[in-house]
Amino acid sequence: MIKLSTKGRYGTRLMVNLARHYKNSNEAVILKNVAEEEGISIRYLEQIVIPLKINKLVKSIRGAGGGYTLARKASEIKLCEILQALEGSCSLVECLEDESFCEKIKTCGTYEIWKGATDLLKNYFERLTLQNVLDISDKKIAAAKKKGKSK
Amino acid sequence: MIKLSTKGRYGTRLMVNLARHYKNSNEAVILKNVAEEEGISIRYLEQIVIPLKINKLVKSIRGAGGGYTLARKASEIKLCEILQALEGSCSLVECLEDESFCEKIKTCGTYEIWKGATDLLKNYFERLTLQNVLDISDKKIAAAKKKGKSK
DNA sequence: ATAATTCCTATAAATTTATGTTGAAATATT
DNA sequence: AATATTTCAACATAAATTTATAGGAATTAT
Ligand code: FES
Ligand code: FES
Repeated sequence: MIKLSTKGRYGTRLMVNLARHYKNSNEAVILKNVAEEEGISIRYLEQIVIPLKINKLVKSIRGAGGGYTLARKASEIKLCEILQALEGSCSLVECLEDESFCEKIKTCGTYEIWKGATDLLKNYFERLTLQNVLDISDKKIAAAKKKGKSK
Repeated sequence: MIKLSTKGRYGTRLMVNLARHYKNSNEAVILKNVAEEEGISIRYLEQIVIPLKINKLVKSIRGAGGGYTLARKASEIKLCEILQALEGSCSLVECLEDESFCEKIKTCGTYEIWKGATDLLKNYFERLTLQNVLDISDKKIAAAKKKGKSK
């Protein structure tokens, strides 16, 4: 129906991975590890992390022993912020952000429809934090392990 | 944040346009007119209308005097159907439709997040019909005309 | 026959997705 | 202090997909 870009998908998983290894903002995770753990090309991750850094969601530490780390605690990072950083605009269609984008905006019936859907999404992602995602992930990992043992 | 493709945007406007001119499924509208009214390239519209036809949302009448028309009344066409026809899949990420798409699905925390968002959207577009969109559009056109007169 | 229209196929342009190459900065080691 | 190593940073390029344009064949009404 409506597709989340790979930037959005990979970038969010990158953030969850950083969150999983986060202790304090001085202990960094190297991108190579993230790439291996998540099965994503490291070269591509390097590009994806840039907007996250620009938007102050991650911190980079250069040189040996360096890497990336969350800029704040996972519970203080909203999913909405991550997606906005990665996808730029925060709406289903351009005209919601830039009214001059569509010429027929004054009479276009779909405008209100896309706006309604965008508001639903914004509200949803506004309520979720990176910590929420990490919790879901941890629970799934635990369940997978348990199942593996009992077999 | 999450982008609706031009296929989805243009295709929905095409459907609204057909709905506006719909009287019965024998009186067809030619694509050239839709293209002019909506400000979309006719060549591109020709491609966009194909999936709508395949999914039995519009009927085509070939030859001179032909054109396109809704296959049913606007009130009987759900927005969800239109988007599904145009965008193919009906979910924010592939893995919701095809579990083999993501390898880490068993432990991925974002899966549930994207599923939640997809369900919100599906539900929203399931409740809306093409007639709803047409009504909004008609209301906006009337308001625009009134404003124009009173000036 | 002619004109109007959809239908089909090809191709071009733009954007997104992904990989490769080199360089710069910080750190660890000697 | 010098050197080597590790890591991010920047730029370039390739592949795939989406977006858009073009030409002409098939079909139908007049
Ligand atoms: S005004 Fe932008 S899609 Fe209608
Ligand atoms: S994004 Fe598909 S399983 Fe995580």
